[in-house]
Amino acid sequence: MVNKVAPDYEESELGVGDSTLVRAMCETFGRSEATIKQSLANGEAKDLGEVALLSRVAQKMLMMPPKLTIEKVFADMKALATASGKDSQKAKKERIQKMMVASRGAEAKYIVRMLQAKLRIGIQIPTLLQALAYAFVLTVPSQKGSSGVPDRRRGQGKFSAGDLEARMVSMEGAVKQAFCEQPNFDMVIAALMQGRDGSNLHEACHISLGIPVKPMLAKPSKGLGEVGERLSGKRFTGEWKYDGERAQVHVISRDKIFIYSRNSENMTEKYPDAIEAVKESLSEDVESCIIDAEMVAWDQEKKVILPFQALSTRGRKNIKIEDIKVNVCLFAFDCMLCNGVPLVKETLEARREKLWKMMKPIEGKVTFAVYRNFDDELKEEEVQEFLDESIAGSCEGLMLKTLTENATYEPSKRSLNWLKLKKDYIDGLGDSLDVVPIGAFYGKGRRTGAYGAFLLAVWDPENEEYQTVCKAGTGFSDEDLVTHYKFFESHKLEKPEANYNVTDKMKPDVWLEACQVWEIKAADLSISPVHTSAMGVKADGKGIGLRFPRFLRIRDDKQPEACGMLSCSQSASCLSLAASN
DNA sequence: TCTGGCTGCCC
DNA sequence: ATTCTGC
DNA sequence: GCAGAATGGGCAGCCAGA
Repeated sequence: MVNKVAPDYEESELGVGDSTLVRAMCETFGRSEATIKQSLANGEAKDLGEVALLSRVAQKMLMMPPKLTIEKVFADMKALATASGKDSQKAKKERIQKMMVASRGAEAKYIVRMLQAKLRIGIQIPTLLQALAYAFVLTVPSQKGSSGVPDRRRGQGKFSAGDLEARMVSMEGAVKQAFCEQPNFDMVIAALMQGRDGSNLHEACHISLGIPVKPMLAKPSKGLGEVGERLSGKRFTGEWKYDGERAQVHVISRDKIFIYSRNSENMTEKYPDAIEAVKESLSEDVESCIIDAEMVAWDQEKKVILPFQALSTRGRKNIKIEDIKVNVCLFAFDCMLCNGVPLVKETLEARREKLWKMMKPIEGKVTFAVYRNFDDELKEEEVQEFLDESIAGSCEGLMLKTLTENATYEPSKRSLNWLKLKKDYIDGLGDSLDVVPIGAFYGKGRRTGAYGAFLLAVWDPENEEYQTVCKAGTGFSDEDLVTHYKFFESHKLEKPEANYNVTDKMKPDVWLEACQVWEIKAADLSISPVHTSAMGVKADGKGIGLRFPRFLRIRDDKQPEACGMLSCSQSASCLSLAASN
């Protein structure tokens, strides 16, 4: 139900995406890619899973292959994950085809969705953990020397309603905490099978070296007003929010260091240089620890932070220190374990004190996130000033965290006690710009029957053409999507206008007349291999794209040809772009 | 051997 | 990543 | 407020086909 064959920290990807699935379906069911697109476009099917089911039902079979079993399907998934090398794509496709042909009832739909890792059944990990918790409250597994209890709502050992409720709440919290600290279903379920409950599950499943903890996440905050609501009356700290990659460093021993990503992927191979730096930076009395940090691209000569896009060009596999072109600096901001002792229940103030003692900064390699503490009387100007400083320092904004009250390390989204404050979250701030929708993509799932995303462009008066800047698929309410769909019913084009400068790679399902202006917001600019605006200005043969674009509103007061990049507002990167235009 | 498409994973 | 929606 | 499900830009790595 969680679409995984192994925990996140163990390598296993299927290497199967929509294209592979569509091709497999075409051959299996004798359909063309065009008719599949058609079923999705006309709302006959809400996703590829439904396409598969419709096709399967229409298929005439002479001989039915044996029924699928959970074991067989699981084995097939594992085989897909393992396949590699010459002709592996063909082998994968054939394996998928076999599964689809053997499917009965609604199975084809769910097999395809499993392969997409998008089950869309309203259940994901948190719900599954809740169900596990409830199941183990209601049913007590039998142990050596004691028989189990099949159902604690009746018979001997029956719980009263109130007792049952309390146990379920307690168990749910314990199971979720256990999974966050040790995100491995096999291990959590094994502990539950031993009869552990809300009171002692934690003794079996807790933060440990070599198993990545679900990192603590932050809630986006809409400006200083909300910060005040959440934090005034509490002592809190602000830290610069570096624009890099989350890094959870596990020092198992001084010679055995692993680094995990925000999503618990093992990134050790990617950062041999950072591992050396950590080793060098550790205090003598530290044997083992888990550190939370941000890995940031760093220019060693100029001693400045480089943008995220520079970091992302680093190789990922089998990296040798000599070959590294993009250097990194690790900015540590928290620690969850030290010398075998978990620290997650301590306050941030205490954890940070320990962190500062655990390692010494090495210029340009390892250091601590810049911070400023605020006392309980919130002074908005001070936070504002610190926010401005962070942006001047090439950061995205601030992380705001209580120091003592409610200041334990809470893995995952369980409690979003941390706040993140970015300029572009604040209404009226950040880069909002006006663009013209020139293409649209059919929506999937809940967006079937409308467009799910749009291709957006700006007008370049010099070349007299529309140049793309991004797609947008978020920021729309359901109502917006219906409005847009209806509006463009009478503004569709057979083919793109001659003055649409769009890369071949960008193929909308429907081309639109450049007849409406939208205000959108973005966090940043990036050098784009697919978008055509400001081509060559920042890099040869490359345009400029927008990072994290979202729809704000229709602008009825503006003409499409008034949408140039120059309308883009304050930020430094925008200004440099405007100047070079 | 080169190129482009696909996939997974960062944000 | 951001955003919206149902509960 | 949580959980789920829509959707974004862009990179390296892998594989197939030219």
